Amino acid sequence: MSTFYITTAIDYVNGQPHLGHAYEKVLADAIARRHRQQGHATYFLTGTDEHGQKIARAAAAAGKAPQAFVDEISKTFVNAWQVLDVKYDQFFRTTDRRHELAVQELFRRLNDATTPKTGRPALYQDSYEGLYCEGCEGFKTEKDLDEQGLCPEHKVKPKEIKESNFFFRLSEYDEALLKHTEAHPDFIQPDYRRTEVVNVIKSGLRDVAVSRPNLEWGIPLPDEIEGVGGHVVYVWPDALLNYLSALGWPERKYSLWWLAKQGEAGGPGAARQDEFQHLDGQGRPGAAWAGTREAYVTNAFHLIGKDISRFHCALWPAMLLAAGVPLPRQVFVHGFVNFRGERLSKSLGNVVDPVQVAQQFGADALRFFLLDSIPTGRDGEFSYEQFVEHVNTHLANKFGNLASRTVTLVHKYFGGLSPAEWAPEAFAEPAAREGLAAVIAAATTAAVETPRAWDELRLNEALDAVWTVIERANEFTDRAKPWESGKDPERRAELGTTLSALLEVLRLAAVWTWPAMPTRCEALWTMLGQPGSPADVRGEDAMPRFGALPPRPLGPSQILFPRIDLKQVVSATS
RNA sequence: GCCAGGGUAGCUCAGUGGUAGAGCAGGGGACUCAUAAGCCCUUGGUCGGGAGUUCAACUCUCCCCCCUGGCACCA
Repeated sequence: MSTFYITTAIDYVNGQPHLGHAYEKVLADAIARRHRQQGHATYFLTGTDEHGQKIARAAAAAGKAPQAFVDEISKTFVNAWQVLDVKYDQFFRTTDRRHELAVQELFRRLNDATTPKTGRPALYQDSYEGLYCEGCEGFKTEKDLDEQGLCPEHKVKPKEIKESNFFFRLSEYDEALLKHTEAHPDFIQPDYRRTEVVNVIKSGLRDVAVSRPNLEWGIPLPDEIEGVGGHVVYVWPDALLNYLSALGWPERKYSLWWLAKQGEAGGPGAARQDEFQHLDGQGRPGAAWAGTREAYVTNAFHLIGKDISRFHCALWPAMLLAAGVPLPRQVFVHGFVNFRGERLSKSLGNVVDPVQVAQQFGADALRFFLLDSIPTGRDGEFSYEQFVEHVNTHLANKFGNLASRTVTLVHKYFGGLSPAEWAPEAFAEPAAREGLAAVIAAATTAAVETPRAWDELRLNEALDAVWTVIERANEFTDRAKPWESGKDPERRAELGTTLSALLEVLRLAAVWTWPAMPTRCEALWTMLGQPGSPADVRGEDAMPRFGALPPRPLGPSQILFPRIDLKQVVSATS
């Protein structure tokens, strides 16, 4: 059995969750559910990023202690993911005490490490003199500013600061990173994102400041590091490490999820040995380890937005190399969800409240829209018009309606017991016979294409393949006309075959789309009288079995996906 | 300026040499099991512009224009 460790970016708690946050979590949840459905041991991590000057200021402005403030905002994220049926295994917060200890251990390791290129210390102290925008929590150069010398994003004049910082010598990890991306072409996906990152690395990486002096709301550097006077960890090392600290790193138990697939050569047992054999007696990495050997690749999968790809594809693996931790298997970069052509930002963030949409129209409707209408990895577009049209067409009219009409007919003509008849040759009409053949052909194709598309993270194509089957099934229904054959006792075999085929299409659709729409697919499962849950259907049971299913009493016909009236949306959002 | 990807029906997009496709939207029709859904038929495009290769180009080559993303630079 293989294992799968999936993470999302952790969200900065400086505002309410918006549709962009929701998209990433829904995408991760669907991928995680797909793995669980296949029987893989799966661990899904998400959470919130809670340190920083900006948070401290926002808390002060709200008249609250920072911890109380982040507790409150963090809860809104937890609540949002609950509403959206995002079923994570852990919701991690960077204010967790375990995280603080882990970050400090990371700094001890960085402090001991040397770069693969020149053997110089990976961590060094230097003074920085320049401009700093408090809004961005970032350092600025003159060229980053607009004509008036203001930060273009926050429209404020950056402060001139002079301070001593610790720097991570990222500039000397370029060769190691390029070597790794070359040896592991899947490390950064989609391909064009890898190309971008490789270009960034080739054009030269700059060392990054990893600490700030005299800040309150952050993790203090460990005492052992000399010359530390009130330094706290700065942004990225703090945020990125959550992927490890949430698993218990630096304790060994982290390897359960971070390291290899069970049962594979070099699986967890071997991997653990392999990873720790370079440690000295104090559990520190050997200084020369980083970059000197083939980096061990783990089974960790990071899902992130395109805005933070360089931190995950360059800084993060470089820090792991320095700390002597095996690298994640893949970073998958997804796009943004635009609203009427504009990026969702803080100012636009309130335009679409994912929680409100999910509560009003169903989490599965929103999940389906995001996963089906956005080609995975690319940017997408949300508008209420598109949402309503897409959901009505695909879910209400095609999928839901097929379920309603089929189950109703089974109740009407077979007393609610799914028919066992299977006689494809019984159809007098060639059109009906061909229609059935088209249904079976589409299902056979989808049985191959849907799992492949799920595996390759083309979720929209996985769903499209299922909808092809649903469309063939609706066509077949109109050709076979079960409402006519139902009135003629001599056409009983034909009627039974028709409904049996349609029920099988619905069963397959419930299984194949469950990771995207768990709640509604489970409702359909009940309607079909199937035992258990589509969550657990895999292998042969997830393949087409036309004419080979035992009769079962069906549940009552119900409306799975109500049609949405655009007017409702308008009144709800105005 | 450099790198990558695009510009095909009102909208979103598929289509790597042989007389232009899908879905949605629009129009018409037959039916009625069903969520007035579904089904059948249908309007609609000088395939960004120009030149070239070829018997033949949306598809190959060159030039230009525009868009998106990334990087760099100037102010």
